[in-house]
Amino acid sequence: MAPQAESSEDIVARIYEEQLSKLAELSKQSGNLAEYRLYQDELQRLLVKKSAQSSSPPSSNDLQEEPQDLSINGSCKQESPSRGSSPLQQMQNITNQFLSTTQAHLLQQKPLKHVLPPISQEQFDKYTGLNTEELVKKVKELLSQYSISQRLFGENVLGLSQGSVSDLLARPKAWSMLTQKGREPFIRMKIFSEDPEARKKLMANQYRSNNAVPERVVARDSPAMAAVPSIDTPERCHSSEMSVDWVPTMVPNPMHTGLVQAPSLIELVAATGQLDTLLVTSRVKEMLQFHNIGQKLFGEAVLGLSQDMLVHQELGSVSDMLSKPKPWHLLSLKGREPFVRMHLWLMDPMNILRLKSYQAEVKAFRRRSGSCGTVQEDDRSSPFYSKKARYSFTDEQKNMLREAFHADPYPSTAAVDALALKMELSSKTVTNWFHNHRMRSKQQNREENGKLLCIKQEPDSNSLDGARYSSQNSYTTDSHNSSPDPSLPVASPDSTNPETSPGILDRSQSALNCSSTPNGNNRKRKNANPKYVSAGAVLDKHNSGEEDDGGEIDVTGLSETQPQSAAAQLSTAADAGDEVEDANRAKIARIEQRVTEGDLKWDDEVVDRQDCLQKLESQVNTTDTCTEDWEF
DNA sequence: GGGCGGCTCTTATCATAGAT
DNA sequence: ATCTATGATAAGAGCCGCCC
Repeated sequence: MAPQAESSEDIVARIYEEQLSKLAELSKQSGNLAEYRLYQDELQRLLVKKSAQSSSPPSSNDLQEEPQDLSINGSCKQESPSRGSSPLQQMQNITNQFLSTTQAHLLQQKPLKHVLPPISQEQFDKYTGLNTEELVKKVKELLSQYSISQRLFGENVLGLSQGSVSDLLARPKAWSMLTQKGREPFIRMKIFSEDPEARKKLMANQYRSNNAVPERVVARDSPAMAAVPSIDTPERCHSSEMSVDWVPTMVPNPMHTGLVQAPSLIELVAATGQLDTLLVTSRVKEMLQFHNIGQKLFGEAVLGLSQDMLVHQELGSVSDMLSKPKPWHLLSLKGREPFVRMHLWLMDPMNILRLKSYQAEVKAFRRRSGSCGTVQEDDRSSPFYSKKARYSFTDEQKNMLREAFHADPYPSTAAVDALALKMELSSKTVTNWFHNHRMRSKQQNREENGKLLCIKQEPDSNSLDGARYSSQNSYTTDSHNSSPDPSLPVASPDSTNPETSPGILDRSQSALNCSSTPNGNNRKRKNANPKYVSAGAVLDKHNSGEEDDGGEIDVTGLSETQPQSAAAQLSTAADAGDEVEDANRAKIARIEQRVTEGDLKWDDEVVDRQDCLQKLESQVNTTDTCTEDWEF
């Protein structure tokens, strides 16, 4: 760092000065004279300092002057953004002031996710008609073989979270059922599986990737790391509201980029030859004991273990690490990190001072939090606000929900409210459950039906000829799926809505009709997303009165959507197998259209009925639900 | 008939509690 | 530590009713 220090410092100083000028100008414009004067004073001070320095060059220790300012309550006070601190520190103060306002919150709230280069059209063209199941199988094997975690794989290869990876690997959708966006991960998997270099890179990248973890650990809820010597993240230590203005290491911060070229800790760890972990931990323990500082505090402040982590995992983790340190050679790169931190901390002459300062600030913060009532957890404006906490349904609640779903997968608002009231849950939670359950039941059903088509007749008297297709079995729930799904909204003949356009009865309609909606709210199910690009995948059944399920047919999809954009994609995507499948689908669609239109002149149909039926049946899953209702 | 807002749907994904 | 299951959310879309 030393060779860069001077130039970096100069850059920082210059930018600091520029920012000060800007701030001064802004203050002036906004009429805030007090603030304006403050900035002017600071500019003046800099000028004096600069002229003084020009006669006597700065010492190399300038960056460390008043090291206590690196603590949270040092120069971090907003009201005195810079006095007595180095240009670097001052710059950081300014930075944090910026970050503490508007867009800074956004930056902090949502650390940029891994952004992978988009898949080129060429790649899209190259990888068509992938067998997702086989691909997933292969990927699983590779991950297992190379001990690559789903998280790592997701973040580095797919650009997705671990949960998404898990979902993809556990329940791969058929290629034909995926949108272009949905296909991307599979294409990436394919590329990955075909590239041995990628696996090596991924493994090599493992530790670097792991380094991203502290973002979760550090940024969220604790001022952890405050007392760590500013090796890798000097910017972290500036805050007037410690839980608000923290700038996590991994958050790309344009204000810092390129200014401080300090090595990342992980690089430092990698470069560290050998540490006697026992010696390091013994010295740390001695010092902590001598100065009466808790190991927990040390863990939070120096090792970057947040309170949350400590509580959530095991309180004794720091203690374990200090009392039973693993030998250096047995530690992974990441495992070595805490020891490097300890080592750096030991080398820091101001270590205890910083820690004490941190301790005091923590105490003060907790007092403030306590007096303010709840902490910012619930505050949506807080940068630490995240999604609503996940709720866990009890078994009883699940049963109730399943029953309700069974009776009506599309409950009305009133029904949801009633259910929510009954179960002492929020309507939103119940709605979410229904939503997720519908989607996942459907997905599960697709899997169960394989990738084959399954058309069945809806027992719906609203159909002119009783020959509507439905995907009722797509609502089979985990507990009942061996017969025509009783959980489905089966509309009784007299329950159909006469106001509905003739021939249109979707499941929500029937569901609503079945439900005891007091106000007779007859909302229809909205059309599904027409983004589906494949034949047999378009879900818009509204006009044809059919429903989707595992690979259902869509008349409109074939007759309208496909010839357009989807067809364009398909034309490039179709391989020989797809062509056969498409041909069959087209046939099926024609049959279906005939049926839908009430045209029973089968003999005139260019498609041979028997032939079609046989083909259809051969393709359709042989489950009861599918076969029982085959009537024309 | 077109524009708009509200509603609810969809897919895709994130994020986390609990399990392993 | 990692995986799995699943609750929560984002974004985009279609349909309806209303208004002009």
